Amino acid sequence: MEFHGSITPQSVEEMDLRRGPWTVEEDLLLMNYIAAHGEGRWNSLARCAGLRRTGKSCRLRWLNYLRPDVRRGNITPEEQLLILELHSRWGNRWSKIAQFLPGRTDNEIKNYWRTRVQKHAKQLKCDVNSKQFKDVMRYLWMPRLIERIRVASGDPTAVEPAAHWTPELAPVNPSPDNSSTAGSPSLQFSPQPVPDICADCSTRQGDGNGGDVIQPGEFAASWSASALSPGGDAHLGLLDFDQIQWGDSLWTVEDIWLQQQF
DNA sequence: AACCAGCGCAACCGCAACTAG
DNA sequence: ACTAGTTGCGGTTGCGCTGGT
Repeated sequence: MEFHGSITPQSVEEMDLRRGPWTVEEDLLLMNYIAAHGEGRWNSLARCAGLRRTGKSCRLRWLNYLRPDVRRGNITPEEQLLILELHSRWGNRWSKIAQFLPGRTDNEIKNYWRTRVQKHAKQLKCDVNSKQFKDVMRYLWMPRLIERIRVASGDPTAVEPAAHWTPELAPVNPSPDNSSTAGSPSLQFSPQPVPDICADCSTRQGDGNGGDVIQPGEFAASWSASALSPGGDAHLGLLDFDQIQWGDSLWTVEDIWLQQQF
């Protein structure tokens, strides 16, 4: 097809495209259309549903917001832990990570990482991808999260820093047919003697990526000693760390600790 | 009460991979 | 084999909300 000038039917259509926040009417149109015809083929879906949106926009809106099994709101400690662990394995593979958190979207996990985790890296004045920060996550935050989870679940063994855990890494099948699987979490904690996160880290140190990274046992000894020492920073270290949410800024102790360790 | 800065989230953009013709 | 269209992903941005001054 040949068109003269710069105005093609496609560009006319583009000029008519809506952008920005979705309205309730648009949401209803999209939901009703998908309920009747299913999802997929987003460009034609957008046209057929009478939406003046791009297919990409429709897809994003559906996946991140309108999907019936999508969960929004507080990221639980279990989910935080899983995100930290999976990110340490795969990096910014948000969609892959999201497969292991039922109902969570890659966008939400990405936002969580950027707003919460990177903020703490900033507070620690180190790069989120630095070994230093990763060690803090692995040996400080994650064990504390595990402990919080255990305390919350009423597990009496919650006292010792939880070094042995393994998420059952079963990706949630995002197939459209079983969208009703919402609420069947794939994340479970079990005392299986499989390589834990610290062991995993130690293993990786051997394959050339590691350096003079502090060893898990070494960390546990030094950290628990300082944290529990009477008159020391225990009240700041243990208690406050237990109480903090990811939004809080109580990094004095960690700063001190970092300076001691690294 | 007004202003401002920081935060959180929804949405967009660009690119790469995939698919159909 | 090539091309155009589509889909999916990760990075980025814009804006409303909230808390502090």
